[in-house]
Amino acid sequence: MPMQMDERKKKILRAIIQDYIMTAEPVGSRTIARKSDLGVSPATIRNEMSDLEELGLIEQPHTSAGRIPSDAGYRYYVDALMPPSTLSRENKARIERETPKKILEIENIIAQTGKLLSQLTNLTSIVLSPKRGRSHLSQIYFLPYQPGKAIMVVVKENGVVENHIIDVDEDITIEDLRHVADIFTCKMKGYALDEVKKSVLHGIYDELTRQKNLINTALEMIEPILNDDQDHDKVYLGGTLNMLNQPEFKDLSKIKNLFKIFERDECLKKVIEPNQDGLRVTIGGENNLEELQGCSVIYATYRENGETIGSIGVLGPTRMDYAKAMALVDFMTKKLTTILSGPHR
Amino acid sequence: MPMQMDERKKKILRAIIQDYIMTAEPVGSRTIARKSDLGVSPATIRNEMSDLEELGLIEQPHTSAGRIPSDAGYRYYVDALMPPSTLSRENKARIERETPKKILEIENIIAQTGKLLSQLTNLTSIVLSPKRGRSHLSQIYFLPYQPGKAIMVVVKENGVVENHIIDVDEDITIEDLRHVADIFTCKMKGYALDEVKKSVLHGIYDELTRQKNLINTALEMIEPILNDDQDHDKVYLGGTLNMLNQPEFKDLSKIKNLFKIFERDECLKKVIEPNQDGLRVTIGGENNLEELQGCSVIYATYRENGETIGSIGVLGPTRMDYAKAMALVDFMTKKLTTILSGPHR
DNA sequence: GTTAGCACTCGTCGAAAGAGAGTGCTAACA
DNA sequence: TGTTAGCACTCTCTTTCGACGAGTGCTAAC
Repeated sequence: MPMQMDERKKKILRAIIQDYIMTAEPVGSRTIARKSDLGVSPATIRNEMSDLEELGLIEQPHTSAGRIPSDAGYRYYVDALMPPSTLSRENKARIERETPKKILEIENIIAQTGKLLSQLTNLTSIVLSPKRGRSHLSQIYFLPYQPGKAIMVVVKENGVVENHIIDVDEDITIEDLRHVADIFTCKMKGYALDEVKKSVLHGIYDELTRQKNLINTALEMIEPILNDDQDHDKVYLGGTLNMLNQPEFKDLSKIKNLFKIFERDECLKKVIEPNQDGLRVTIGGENNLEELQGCSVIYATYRENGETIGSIGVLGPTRMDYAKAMALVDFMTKKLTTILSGPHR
Repeated sequence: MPMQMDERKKKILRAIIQDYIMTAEPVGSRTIARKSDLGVSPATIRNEMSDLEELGLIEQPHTSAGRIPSDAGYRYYVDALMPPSTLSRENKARIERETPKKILEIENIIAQTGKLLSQLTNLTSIVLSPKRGRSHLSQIYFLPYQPGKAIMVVVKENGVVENHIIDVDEDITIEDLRHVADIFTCKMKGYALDEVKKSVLHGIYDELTRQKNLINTALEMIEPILNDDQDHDKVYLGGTLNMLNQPEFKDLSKIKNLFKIFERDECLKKVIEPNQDGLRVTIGGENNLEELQGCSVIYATYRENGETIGSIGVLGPTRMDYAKAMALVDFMTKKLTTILSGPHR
């Protein structure tokens, strides 16, 4: 018959994990017998531990060491055993205090949030900046720049202002530019950049047929705002140094591997990919990156006006304080959503 | 009588340093006797080495090890012994190939240059971005944004375009804004931001006395471009991971110290402070940062239209290939100066 | 001034030994 | 049947010790 997780096993597993999270040392039966409030002897604990090991929830680094949680053990802990954690008063206060209130550049808000998160968790924070393509257009202006070039100023509904320098015909007049800008604004207002596809462009095309000589130029003009992947889905890292203090990374080669990942934006993106809403936890081998064995990631998506536009999370050793980290990521996500959807944006 | 550096001593010191740069191992008299073309025995070399040690140019990690260069030794090497190095053909070609030709955001050029430099040297690159205050104004525009707010677009003579969102009176008209912009442009054109001080502001003030109600607002408006220290003297780092491969940093605590410095922009700034033109080399203890003992910095300033606006350099262990690094930094600096002062900027 | 020879120093490597922590098993107990 | 005490066993970690090797400094001879 299959072994079952009774109440005592749960208690023991919880005790093992919590102790290991604190100490990073394999934990033995003595320790559990002493610290837990079950009134049983180490021998009994040993029997239970043997069962837990058979269930794949804990493992032994070597024969004569204590037990450490396996990935499956952490998973069980997170799903079923973990005490619900609320943010400490200080943390909450600190977040309130350090959250940017002013209308700042969106990039700044993102970067600052990541930094704060890494400081509060003592882990590495990863933030995926808002998908540029999902932001909605509000207004387009052109300004003269140099002969044959103009500045295109794009204002989005979330308040972001972007410049692009574009090529134009030398003989184009300011009036022409204004006219084109008006048509663009009129046709594209309210659309997300991603949505400005054929239908919209077609409308612009129609509108412009009167000034035939403008057409070619005009369509070239909006190109940069449509596929400017320059700051597309930027990834921000915070507190990478925190990992150096984790005992699991006392080995130099591990550090190297980890930091190599930190330099590969595309890997990081995959790790906190915002393809599903809500708070998500990836434990150890659950993420497929070889180099991130031994690491867990906690992340969630944030929204702006109801639409998911990015994600934010922390990365740390599998032996991390899941309860605290989850509470923090959750709170920060909500905070970010509030700020981004705030009154002035 | 004071000891003198004769030709043979120089040859030996050069050999020691070059060998140590390659191997990172203390170098003994045997090695030098074998590799150098002086036809003398190890014993003779030993005598000379003893002298060099007395001169403070080399030292022994412990009694029975070979010698390693001291900071003073490196200094002597750089000043007097080092063979002049020219860039390898591949490096030159690579720089030409990967140097941004297009008119890019200035930030991008800077960042890319740093990255390239770190890759070519296998060291960490540090780039101090252009002093914002030194760039000259070309044109100012205002665009409507939200009630009570406007976008100020600032075009500089180096081609940089900046946005600022500013507060304005609710009842100000587009015409008013245009008028103010014209006055700003007219009065400030050609001045560096730093220079826009009282005299210029006074002129603007005079010009605006006709529309008294605009004065207060107007002066508030230009404030953000005058002291916006947001991206003031940004520091870019490249190839920080290269340091992990240097044998002198196989010790975790050293890595920690070094990386802590990397996170302190103000320290890095001090290290490559552009207070003197030309190629500069700081060896080991010559920089006063405790944490950078054992590191050398090679840096130079770059200019835009004749004016020094920033600096770029590499940081590595004192045991670095000075000749190569110096040639590269020198070349990159000149390249950067050329790009920034190029035709379209 | 240069060189060979030699004793000496010091760090590194590997084996051996001891300590400590923890387990698994067995047998007794409630 | 579940729990416990006792005990042998295993494995790691640390320390110790000796051998080894690289390199020096000194001395005496060339």
